Amino acid sequence: MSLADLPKAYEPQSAQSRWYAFWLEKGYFHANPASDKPPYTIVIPPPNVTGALHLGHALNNTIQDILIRWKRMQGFETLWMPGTDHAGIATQAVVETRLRKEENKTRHDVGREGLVERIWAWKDEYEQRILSQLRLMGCSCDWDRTRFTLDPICARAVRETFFRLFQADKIFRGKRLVNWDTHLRTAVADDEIEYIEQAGHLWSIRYPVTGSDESLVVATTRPETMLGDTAVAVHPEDPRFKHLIGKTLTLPLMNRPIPIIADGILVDPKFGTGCVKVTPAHDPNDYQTGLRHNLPQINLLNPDGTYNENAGAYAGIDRREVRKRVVADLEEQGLLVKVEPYANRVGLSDRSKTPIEPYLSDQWFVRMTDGTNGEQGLAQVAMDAVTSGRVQIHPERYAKSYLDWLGEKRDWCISRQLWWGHRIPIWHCGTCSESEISRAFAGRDDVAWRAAESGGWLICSTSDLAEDVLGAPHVLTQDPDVLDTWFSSALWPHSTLGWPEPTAELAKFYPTSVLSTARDIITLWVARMVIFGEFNMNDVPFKDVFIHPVIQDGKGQRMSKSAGNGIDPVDIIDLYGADALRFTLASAATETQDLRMPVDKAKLPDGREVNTSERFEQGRTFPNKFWNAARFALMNLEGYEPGELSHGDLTIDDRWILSLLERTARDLTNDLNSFAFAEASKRLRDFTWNDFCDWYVEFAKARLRDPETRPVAQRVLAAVLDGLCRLLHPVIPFVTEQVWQALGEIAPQRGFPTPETAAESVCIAQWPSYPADWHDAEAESIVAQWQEKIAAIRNLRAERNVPTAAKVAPIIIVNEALGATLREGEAHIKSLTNAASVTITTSADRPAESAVTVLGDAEVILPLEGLIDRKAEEERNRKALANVDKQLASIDGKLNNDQFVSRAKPEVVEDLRAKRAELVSQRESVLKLLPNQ
RNA sequence: GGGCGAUUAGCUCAGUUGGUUAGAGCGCCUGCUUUACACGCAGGAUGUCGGGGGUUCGAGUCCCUCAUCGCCCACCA
Repeated sequence: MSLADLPKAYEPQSAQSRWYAFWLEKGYFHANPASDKPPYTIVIPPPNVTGALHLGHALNNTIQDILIRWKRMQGFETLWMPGTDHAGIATQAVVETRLRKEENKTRHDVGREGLVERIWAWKDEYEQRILSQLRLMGCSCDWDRTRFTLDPICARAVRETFFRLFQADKIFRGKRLVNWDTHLRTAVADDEIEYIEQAGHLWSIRYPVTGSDESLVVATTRPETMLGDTAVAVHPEDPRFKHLIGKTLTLPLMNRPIPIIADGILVDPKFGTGCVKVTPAHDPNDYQTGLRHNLPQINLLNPDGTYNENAGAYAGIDRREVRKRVVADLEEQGLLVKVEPYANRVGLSDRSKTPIEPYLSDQWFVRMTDGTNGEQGLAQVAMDAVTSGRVQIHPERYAKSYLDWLGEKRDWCISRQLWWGHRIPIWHCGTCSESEISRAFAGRDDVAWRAAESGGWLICSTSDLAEDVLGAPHVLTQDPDVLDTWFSSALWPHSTLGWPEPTAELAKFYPTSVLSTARDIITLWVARMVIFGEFNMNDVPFKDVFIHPVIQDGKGQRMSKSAGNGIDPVDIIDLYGADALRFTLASAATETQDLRMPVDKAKLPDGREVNTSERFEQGRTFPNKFWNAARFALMNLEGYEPGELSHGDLTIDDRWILSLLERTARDLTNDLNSFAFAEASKRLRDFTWNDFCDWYVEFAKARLRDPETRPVAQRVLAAVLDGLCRLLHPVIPFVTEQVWQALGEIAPQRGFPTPETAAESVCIAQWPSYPADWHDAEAESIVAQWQEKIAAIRNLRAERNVPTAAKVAPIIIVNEALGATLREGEAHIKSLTNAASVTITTSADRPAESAVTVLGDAEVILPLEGLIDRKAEEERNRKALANVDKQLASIDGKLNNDQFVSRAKPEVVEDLRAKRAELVSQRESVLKLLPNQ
């Protein structure tokens, strides 16, 4: 590329496609398990194939790519494992919804195989879309290893894990009150329920005490469930009912005797009537109460939401209709005491928006509790991983939610009544005997069995079993349920590496290094990965967990497609470029738990109106600034000759920028080590923009024009630009590669003090760690002096409205030592203030018409004949005096306070005294500027 | 109800172990086609650090309390 062709503004789109293709072609993202380099691994949190990636994904993947690119440059053998999640219920639900909308069919119309086929087609489409979005963002994943939680490699791991859990007696089948979606006919997880306030009623119903005139009144929001009542509970200490405990009631409508029980946990005597109906099969609290009192559980519900034969006369009727009839019948019998309006919260299924019914059904569980013989349960092992520090969660506060949740040690319900997912590898045989089974599977270690509570045998296998494998007349039927999506996700860190095969990948890359994710799945996912990692691999799945903030809109609302406040990362890439997206997101990734992005509208080139945020502007301007600084450098590197440099060849400003470069590299490395992405971004911006562009480039201009000084200036410039490319690359990979390549053409050998041939891509360039002796306190303090004086002169020019083009002749009055320092930068002071001359002296007569600024250690005088407004000048000086006096008053207040002087740290007092002395001399100088003082 | 977090400039956010006059970006104001960049340069204004109380020589920072907002968990017969 010729330098003349470099566009003035950075053009992200062409750089993105060009360099991403280049990286892929070179295979930089490919992880080699045979490498000698130390491993660094990240597994991507597999996005759900339900849809395209949103801004939260963009944030998370930016973070991961920064880490991976940084570690790759540090010389690690990096593996970023990409992939997607089948997301059982969510994916099946979107496909079912589409089926209904487009073909007016339910899943039962197309059948299990038909539906699964359609979901695969959907998955293929969205997986491609997701993966291409990641590539657009610049993610350096090892694409050859792309996995899907339902692919054969993951399936193998799922089967093996289930089998091992089954053998270890960690899997059991049990009754469980689940959240039943009568529309989708499946159980849904607690977190898949959305609660809404609904205006409902509270019905009070009278239950007569058998063989007595007395009765109890219960209040309920769900009267229809009374058909399944198996007790009424009162508080054990409630004087109103104490005498009735142990007596029997006649359940209205069903005419069934039910006991009056005492239960202090369920009943709050101050609430309602103080009597609670107990329906163990249809209410979570009642279920627990039922277990405590050994009550029967009467299930009233069919899977489709109609009532079953246990509801007597109400069998076959939909639950909503049952409610109406039960209320009407009770009223007719005079047992309905009252009906009050009552605002209650109704749980709706996220997917179908129909009310959730608590429903007693058979489910599969993973046992989390400790074993009866004292061996540690799965939950405890996972807790220990964090409390021992083998897994570190950042920010640390999130460890609490992890530990609190696991501390409950609740068994994990892993079965889902869905068709999309890993089928539970259990076959049931109701007719055979154990001897027949052991004969059929003799010598096989991939089959295990156990008696089913309901009769027959449960056979678990890592491979599919044919239904006739036991021979006639026995028939094996596979459990119809599939596993909870999190079961396969929980295996992700080792299943993707090929477990249970003893692969080279597993040996090299497990445990992984960092997991970056959102806090809402710390329990659902992170905890379960630790559980399964420990169970299968006997080791933690990752060493560090980074919890990134949640992105909200400007009003603090979560972004969502339905709310219309979502920002599509691809739109941002179209508008500003991938580097802009990444830089903004990295700058926003602070330690807070939420981050806000006020949403605005913008027009794409194709005319579409999309959501954006002004915060992406800074992401756009920064790479562009860097691009232009690089253009400046490249234009001035013509004729570059590599060469050895020694400290003595350098000017003060060279030493200064190298000192700052060394510090920036060191601090940046610390930022990244501690996941401080916002600080890292700010540090990069400050160094690039404020130090390099605003000062160093300006300092270097004159020397680059002078043939005498040009070679050394070029070598330093090339070395600093080289360093900038490397340091910026993890955050803004595209523009840095573009610059790296251009720099490579003109200055392939570069560096200080000894030039080296640069790598063919900044992707694989070495991460800088400069020698500590680059640190140069002297140069830093000298340049700070220059900057202070230049700023003072510029300020005087601007304040006094000196025309931009007018040359000035400032006078700086300082002591001899400082004067020598300033004279070394005289040329810079001149050029950066547009001065014809600069006078640096220990004393001078102040011209009558001049503007003056009194600094701590100097007086800066700008002679301005004919331009001075004496009155305004006097006013400014009085203001300056007032300012000094205010500070002096504050300091004197402290120094005159004996308590302060005696108790404060001596160095604080010392500093204050020094400051006071400076202020006093400053005050004198200012006083001289005022008339007749 | 339990837990976590937030509240600092118009907006989005920094502010290390308490210590000189609290910072940045955006926005705003003034000037500028200064040979890398107007996605820019130079200069500037803007804060009862949510309220109240306490500890301390000294509090944006530590403690208590109240308020508002957000999130997680549990629960509402």
